[in-house]
Amino acid sequence: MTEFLSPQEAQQPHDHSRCVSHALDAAEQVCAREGARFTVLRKRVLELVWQSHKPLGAYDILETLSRDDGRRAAPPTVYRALDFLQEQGLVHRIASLNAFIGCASPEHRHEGQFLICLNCHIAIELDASAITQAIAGEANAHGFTVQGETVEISGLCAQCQEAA
Amino acid sequence: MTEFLSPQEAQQPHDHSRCVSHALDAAEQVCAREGARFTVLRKRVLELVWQSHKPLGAYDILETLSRDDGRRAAPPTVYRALDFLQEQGLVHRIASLNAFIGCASPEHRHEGQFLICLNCHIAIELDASAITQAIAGEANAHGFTVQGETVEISGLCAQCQEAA
DNA sequence: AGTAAAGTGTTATATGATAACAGCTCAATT
DNA sequence: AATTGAGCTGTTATCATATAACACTTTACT
Repeated sequence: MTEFLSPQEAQQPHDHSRCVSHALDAAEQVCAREGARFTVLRKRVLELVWQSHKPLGAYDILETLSRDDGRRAAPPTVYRALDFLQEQGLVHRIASLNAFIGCASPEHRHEGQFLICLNCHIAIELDASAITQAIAGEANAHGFTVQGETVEISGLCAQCQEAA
Repeated sequence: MTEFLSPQEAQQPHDHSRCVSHALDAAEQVCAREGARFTVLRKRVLELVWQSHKPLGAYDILETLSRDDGRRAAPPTVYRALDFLQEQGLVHRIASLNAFIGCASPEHRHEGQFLICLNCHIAIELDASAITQAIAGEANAHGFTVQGETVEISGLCAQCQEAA
């Protein structure tokens, strides 16, 4: 079975069709395990989210569905699919961009942390325990119980720094 | 001169008028230092943002300006004031809530980290070097140059846990 | 086949943010 | 004190993101 690329690899040029097919395969498995219905629409939306390593807006997805698929789609159609995919841990929402990106490791539930390049707009997903631990420590010091974390770091990726 | 309250203190019942007046005083100083104009509108918007320790939406501010102040205000009026206040480091925007909150330490420039209570909606501002360091470490490991960070932790604050 | 639950289509609307231009205010200069 | 120009605010229109409510369809299960 193919593997998801590491953050380093995902930044380099690569055969992205493998990312997509692996993501869809992994999604099939997750949904099967959860007894969730991975419908044609949901699969297509996930495929579109995975069309690159850049976060994609809901209305971008909507436009593609209407234009390329000839599917009549209004916003709720897309948002419902995205809600489902988020519930299954297959996509993450990037709050600072109002956009969505495929999860790089859907087999275990987590909230990603993201490095977002201001130049090329790639979003590199991390799941760094060092960050989670630091947050947990601070939260604990304030008697705060963590339920969810939004960690979105903007800056320049390695590729774009070299180019500049 | 009064001081801003610590996160712990801000969560307790307190004389909030002191928070407001201190925030306005501090803002005067920051603007004076920067040679920026702290106009009536900007001051009033900052005061409204500081009306509690909960993030406030732009349209909430707008409504108050129109209703209580009898000031004719459209969205750009509020957003421009908020933009200015953010530039001066006097308010932070909470991306996950589309809302704004007064900065607890405007004397030095920073992006806050926030603990946001899902129950009472208070937002506790941190500036924890442990978190910043952890993020810097991970970013560095990926050759990523950090320019901005969004760290918003949702959960239950100490008060609300006790209550439950 | 019948039924209930889940999924999708459809219309309308809520919510958050910005573009573009007009008019006003105030501080610095003359 | 009058002038002037940059910066601030008002105003209208519009864009962008997201959800509510209800109808219809598909699916899984009996």
